[in-house]
Amino acid sequence: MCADRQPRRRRDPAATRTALLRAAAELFAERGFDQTTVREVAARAEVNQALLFRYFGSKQELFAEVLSHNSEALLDSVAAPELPRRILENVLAERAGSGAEHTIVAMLRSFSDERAARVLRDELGGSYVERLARLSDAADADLRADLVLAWLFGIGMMRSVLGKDPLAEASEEVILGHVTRAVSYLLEKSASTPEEDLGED
Amino acid sequence: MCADRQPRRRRDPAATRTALLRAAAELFAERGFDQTTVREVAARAEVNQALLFRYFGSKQELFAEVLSHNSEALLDSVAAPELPRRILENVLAERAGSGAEHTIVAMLRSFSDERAARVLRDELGGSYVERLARLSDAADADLRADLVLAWLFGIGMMRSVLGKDPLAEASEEVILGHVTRAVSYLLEKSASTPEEDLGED
DNA sequence: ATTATCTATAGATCTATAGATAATGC
DNA sequence: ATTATCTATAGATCTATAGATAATGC
Repeated sequence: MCADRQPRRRRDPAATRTALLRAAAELFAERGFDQTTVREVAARAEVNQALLFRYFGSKQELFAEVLSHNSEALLDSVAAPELPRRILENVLAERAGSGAEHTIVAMLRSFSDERAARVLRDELGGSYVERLARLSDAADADLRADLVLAWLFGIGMMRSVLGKDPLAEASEEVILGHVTRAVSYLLEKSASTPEEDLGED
Repeated sequence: MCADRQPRRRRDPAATRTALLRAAAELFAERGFDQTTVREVAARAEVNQALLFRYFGSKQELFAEVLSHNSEALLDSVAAPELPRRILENVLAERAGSGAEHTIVAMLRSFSDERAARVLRDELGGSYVERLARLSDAADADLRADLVLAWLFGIGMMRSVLGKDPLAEASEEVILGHVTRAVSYLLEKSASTPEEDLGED
């Protein structure tokens, strides 16, 4: 039983790094942080498993790199008013081509891991909510932005991660209709919100 | 180094089973399905680890038992119109006393595990959505109920699991205000929804 | 005698590292 | 000579089971 010895890969550090990032984005989206093993990532990238550690240090750092890399791409390509729709589209799309589309699903599937959660908290708390908050004039715009983000992610959980019907089977269009309608309503100033400074805590 | 040999527990099958269920509910809520080890559950229940398998067969079956046991308790104690508020309260409450309150958070933290997901899909798809759907007259009431549930769970994810500010720090009252307002709006029949039978697919 | 409880361990992972091998660049 | 790539494995888990021990019920 002679071991099928791995054919030695052509030396190309940049390509190796990129292949690992891409494979990781896909697998994190498919299985989540803790169900993805470094060996699977290396195998899909067609890269030796030890190289993952050479280039990224640890599985957790690899995850952080995947998220920040792809979030930046997403956020920079979209104007604020388009963001909810765009995030929802990413959430709803089953399998997407590029890395950016995998990122949101990778987040969804990794919420529960403690190590992944720290990365997520920083990433979401920073860029995402900042953009969403611009969409509301209310005094508690940040909170409302969090509620919107929570909804989009909740929908993703139920649909993509859980595969819960009828949500999983519903057309993207119908969902978008319901959500944009309710989100506009939520982001509007409402009488019941303490927007005047009543000096109360 | 003489091993501290475990003092033999008084024989009481019913109490042992209950202790395991309770400890499991707590730990699944604290760490999620896959980050909880059977040894931890047994330790907290002050029960030998092998008994967990004797009583429940596997970790997955234990999880299913915890969910169905506590969901039933929750659903039977609440009328349909109160359900969204009640679920949200469970989601928002940091640490609760009884087992039922842990259940929702246990679900939140276990979404991403494939084995747990099957259990969740059945549980949520069955009893929960059925109740929520009664709250809407719209033709697609089931879908809207899913969207509501998605929102409640999304809020729980962001607040309890992720600890994302400002959502994590916001008062229960304020969140409830926003959510009940937007949920009523979402569940209302809307002009943009295809509720007449236009014979279109 | 029955069966709840406990001990000990098989068997299967998975991350990360140390050190060997070999392709590139000077 | 430098360093990207690969081999082999240490070390740390974790679930589940087989079989020993001892408390209960008849």
